[in-house]
Amino acid sequence: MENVFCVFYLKYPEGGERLASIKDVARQAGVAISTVSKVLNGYTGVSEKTKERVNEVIEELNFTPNAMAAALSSRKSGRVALLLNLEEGRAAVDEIDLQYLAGAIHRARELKMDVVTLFFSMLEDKGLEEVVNYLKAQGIEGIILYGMERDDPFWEALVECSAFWTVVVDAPFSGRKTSSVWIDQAKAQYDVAKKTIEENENCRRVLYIAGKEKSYVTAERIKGMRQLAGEMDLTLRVEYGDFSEKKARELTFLHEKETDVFVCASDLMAIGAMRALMEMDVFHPVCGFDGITLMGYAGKQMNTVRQNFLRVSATAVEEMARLMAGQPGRNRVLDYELVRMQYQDIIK
Amino acid sequence: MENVFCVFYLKYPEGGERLASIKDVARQAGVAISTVSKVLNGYTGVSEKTKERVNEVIEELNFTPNAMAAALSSRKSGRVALLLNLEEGRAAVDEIDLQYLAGAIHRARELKMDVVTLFFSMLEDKGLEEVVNYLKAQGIEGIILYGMERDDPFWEALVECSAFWTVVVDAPFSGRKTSSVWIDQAKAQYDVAKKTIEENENCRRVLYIAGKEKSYVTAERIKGMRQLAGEMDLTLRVEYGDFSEKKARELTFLHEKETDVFVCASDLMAIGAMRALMEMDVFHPVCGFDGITLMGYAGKQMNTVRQNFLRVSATAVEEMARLMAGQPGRNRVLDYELVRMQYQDIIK
DNA sequence: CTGTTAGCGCTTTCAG
DNA sequence: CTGAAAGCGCTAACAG
Repeated sequence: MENVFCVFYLKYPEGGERLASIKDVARQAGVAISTVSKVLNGYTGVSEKTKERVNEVIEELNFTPNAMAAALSSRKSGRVALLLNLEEGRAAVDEIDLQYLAGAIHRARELKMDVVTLFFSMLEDKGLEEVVNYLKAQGIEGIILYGMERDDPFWEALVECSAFWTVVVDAPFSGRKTSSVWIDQAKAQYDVAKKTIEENENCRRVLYIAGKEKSYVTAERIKGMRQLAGEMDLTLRVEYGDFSEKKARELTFLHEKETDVFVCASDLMAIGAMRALMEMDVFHPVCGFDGITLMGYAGKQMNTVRQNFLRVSATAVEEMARLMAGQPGRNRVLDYELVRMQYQDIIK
Repeated sequence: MENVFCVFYLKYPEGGERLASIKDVARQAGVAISTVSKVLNGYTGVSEKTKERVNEVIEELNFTPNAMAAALSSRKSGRVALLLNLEEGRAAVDEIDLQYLAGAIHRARELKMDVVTLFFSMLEDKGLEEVVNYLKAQGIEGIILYGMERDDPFWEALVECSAFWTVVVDAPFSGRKTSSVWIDQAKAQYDVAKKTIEENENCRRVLYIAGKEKSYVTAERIKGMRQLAGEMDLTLRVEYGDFSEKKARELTFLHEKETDVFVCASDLMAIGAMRALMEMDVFHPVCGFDGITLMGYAGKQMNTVRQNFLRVSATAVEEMARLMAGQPGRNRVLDYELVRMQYQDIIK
C-alpha cells in the first residue's frame, strides 16, 4: 500500500509530502495566483477561457485549497461550534444529543461549514472573556447552543455580547446576530395531552409531570397545559419531574389517588410513570414527549410528540449560514408530529 | 449586555473587533515577536526576567494565540478527525457512539488537541486520493477510526497509505504511524459465556449469536467461544445476528429446541433473544455484551461485558498524541468488567 | 480581464 | 539570550 502514498506525492519529489498549492496551480496554468483565487472563490472578472484552463489544472494536480490559510487571510473560517449540555448519568436521553450532533454535522458538511463539538463542562469553569478569546482564537465565528437553560447568566451573556453569530435550539432568542429554532412547545404539549384525554374516558384530573424548572421548554409546555385545562375545564396539577424517570415514578406513586391521566414532559418520565402504575396494578392513560427510540423498549404504547431532532439541528445550521451571510436573526418554528409509539408488546 | 462586548475590545478602538495579537504583546512588553513566540511555546533560551514580563503582558491583554496562524506557520495543527460509522436505524446502539465521541472530545481538549467529527457516509462516495486531499486541506493530521470492518479496502488503504497518523478502535492494526486500542474480545466473550454457563445447570448446547460477519470484533469473539466450547466440551452453534435485535429474536425462535443457553455478541441481541424466549414462555440463560444503559429498560437481568467506551475513546486520543509525539505505534489492550446488569424489575 | 503586492498571525532560522 | 526577516498558503485591493 505504500505505493498509494507515492501516487499522491510523486509530483513533489523534492518537497516530500507537500500538497499542491495555489502557486503550483498558477504556475502550471500560466496565470497569476490571484486569478486562481478568483476562480476558486467564484468571483467575476475572469474570462471563460482562463477559468477553464485553471479548473483543468486544479483537477490535474488534485488541488484542494488550504482551509487554514484561506481563513487566516480572509478572516473568515466558516467555523461553528456546537455547544452541548451533555449530562452524566442521563445516558438514556443521549439519543437526542447524538441526533443533534449528526444532524448538524451532516448539514454543515453540505454547506461547507466546519463544525467543532464542545461541551458546556469544558467551558463553565472559565470567565466569559476567557471563553470568548479561546473560541475566537480557534477561529470560531458562530455558536449553536443546545439545551440552554433560563436565567443562566453565562450563556445569556455569551449570546448577547454578540461576539459570535449564535443560533439557539429550543429557547426563544433572536436578534441581529442571533436566531433560534424550536417547535411550538406549548401547542405540541397541548395537542398530545388533548388527544390522550379525548381518547380515554374520565380524564378530569390531570397530573402534569413537567421537566426541569429552569429549562426554556418547560415553561412553554406548562403554558400549553394551562390553556388546555382552561378549555376543557380540567383539574391540573403541575409537578417538576426534572426529566428524570425516577422522579416521575415517585410523583406517580404520590399522586395516583387523585389523578386520572398522567401527562409527562418526556418519554423517559412517561416510562417512569407507566412503571409505577403497573407496579400499583392500576391503569391510567399516560402520554410522553420527544419520540425517542427508547420508547420501543418500554414494553408499552403511548401518545407522544415526535420531534425530528436531526432536522431541528440541520435547520439550526442553516440558520447559522443565513446569519453569516448577513441576513437578520429570526425565530424559526418547526413542525412536530403526534404519534402513538408502537412496539410489539411481548412482555405480558 | 452590550457593554460586556465593549470591555473586551476597548483596547482596540481603532481596529474594531480585533483581538490582541502576538505583535501587540511584543510591543507592550518591549521585546521582539520571536521572543514572545518562544515563551508561548516553552522554548529555552529566554531569560526568566523577560519570560515573566511577557507572561504579564499576555495576561494583561488577555492574549490567546491564533491557532490557525500557528498551524499554518508551523505546519502542525494538532487536528484530529474522529471517523464514525453511524448507521441509520441503529439508534439504540448509538449510546456507544456518543460515548466514543464524548470520551474523545474531552480528552482531546485536555491534551490541547483539536478534534472534528466526521461520518463514514460523508466520505465513502469519494476516492481515496480525494479524501486524503480534503482532510489534509482541512489541516487534519490524524484520524481515529471507530467501527471499521474487515476487508474494507478503502479504510485499510487510508490507514496504510500513511498519509495520516491513525488510531483504530476495535480492530487490530499497528505500524509506524498506526496504533490500535481495544479490549481482549476473545477473552471477554470467553469469560462472560463461561460465567453464565457455570451459574446455570445443563448448559451443554450453546447458540452463539454473533455480530456482523465483517466486523473485526466478531471473529475475535467467536474465537473465544470456540476455545470455551473446546475446554468445556460444549456443542456450539454459531449464527450471525448482525447486532440486530430482530435477527437475534428470529434465531432464538429457530433454534430454541436444540439450545440450552444463548450467548449474544451484544446486549441488544440479548434483549431480542430474551423477548423471544418470554414469548415462547420458556426459560434459558442469556448473556450479552457491551453493558449499555439500555439494558436497564429491558426489564431483565443478565450477565454482560461492560466496556468503558468513554475510556476506550480517551485512550485512543492519548495514543494519537503519542504517535504525533514521534512514538511508534502499538496495540493497546484495555480492561473490561463482567457485570450482571441490574434493574428494578417492576414489569412482572 | 490579469498580474503585482501587501498582508493575515504566527514559527523559525540565523545573525548579532 | 534577543531580534530581524523570511516565509506558511491564501485573499484582496489596486494598478495595468
